[in-house]
Amino acid sequence: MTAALAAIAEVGVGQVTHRMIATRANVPLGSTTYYFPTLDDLVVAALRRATEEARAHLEAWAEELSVSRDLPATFVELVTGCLADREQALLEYELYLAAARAPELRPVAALWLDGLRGICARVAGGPERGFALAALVDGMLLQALVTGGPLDADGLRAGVAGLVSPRTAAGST
Amino acid sequence: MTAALAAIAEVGVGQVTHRMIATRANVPLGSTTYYFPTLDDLVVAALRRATEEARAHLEAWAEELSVSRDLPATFVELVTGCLADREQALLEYELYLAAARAPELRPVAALWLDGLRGICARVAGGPERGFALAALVDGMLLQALVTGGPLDADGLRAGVAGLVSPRTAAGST
DNA sequence: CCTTCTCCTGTACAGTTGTACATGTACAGA
DNA sequence: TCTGTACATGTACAACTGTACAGGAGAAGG
Repeated sequence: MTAALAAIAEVGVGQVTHRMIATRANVPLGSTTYYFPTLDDLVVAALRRATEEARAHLEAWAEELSVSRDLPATFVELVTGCLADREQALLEYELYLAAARAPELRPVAALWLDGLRGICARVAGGPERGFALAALVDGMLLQALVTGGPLDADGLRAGVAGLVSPRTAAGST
Repeated sequence: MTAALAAIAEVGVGQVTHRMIATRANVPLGSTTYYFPTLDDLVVAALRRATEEARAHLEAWAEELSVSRDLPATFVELVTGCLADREQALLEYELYLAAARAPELRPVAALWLDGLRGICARVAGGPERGFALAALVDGMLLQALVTGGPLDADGLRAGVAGLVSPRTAAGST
């Protein structure tokens, strides 16, 4: 199943095959269909697990942000760390796009989205600014992946500074 | 080629097939390989055209924003309009994700990204806030697509208000 | 030792895929 | 009218796909 995630991250959720996963996991082809009746089951299960892990990862974010005295800098640090494992990050957006088309994937995508929004709402002024902050983070991550370049740290810093309630924002431009 | 775009929007860039496109376009299968040596060529050409259209669409945004007296409201209006054609919007993010994996698609993805960033930089305080604004818009669009729900208008409004330079922002919370 | 049962896996199959190519078809020049 | 040429398309094929399933391996119970 870990192999399935690696395969999805590499070739995309729509291109992954039974054989690809089996080879990568060093298990016979039959096993993949024995434990998961159909390929979709396998993919959905893999994505669910990845998201649960990411969600757990998000708890760490919450903690770090709650003790931070310079929110923009901390955000930059956290998002950069998230981008360190490009494949893992890609996986998240692979899931996003799949969820946009397959409603049965929406609950698992919502796991990440709601988590991110919750955390952001806590550090931003209110729910509106919090949701905006979450969208900012998602957009920054996505754009970094698309360009293949590094995170636009300056942009993220400025964005967070503008969205976080003034009293908690330290490094405002 | 228009048919190719429709097909990609419906099933995703990784699931589209020669036959699907041919059927949809009411042309024989051979035609698709006659005009485009390989399937990738067809997909890339289709995505390029879609992006060029979107880029042209973006010019309209620039104009509307330049005369707007309430930037947050105008942004909400524009993004909502963009979401009106869900399939078209999905296409953009389909391209995004494909570009994240295939470097040869990055220039065409950059066409949209740079356009959006340019416009945002013009209405926001500076390039940093402008880039943040672009990420915010991208994130909001993506999240609306993922959840299948409508745009989070309040969040977007609050976000734009926080990122746009105060003198040009009217409807601040 | 034999039976039975569960867990596993190699193999087979029907369906679909991208692509090549031989075959048609219309039209311009002579 | 004939011929050459560029364009278009139906068909064929090898490669690959998801999935079913017959049978092997090995332990548990007698």
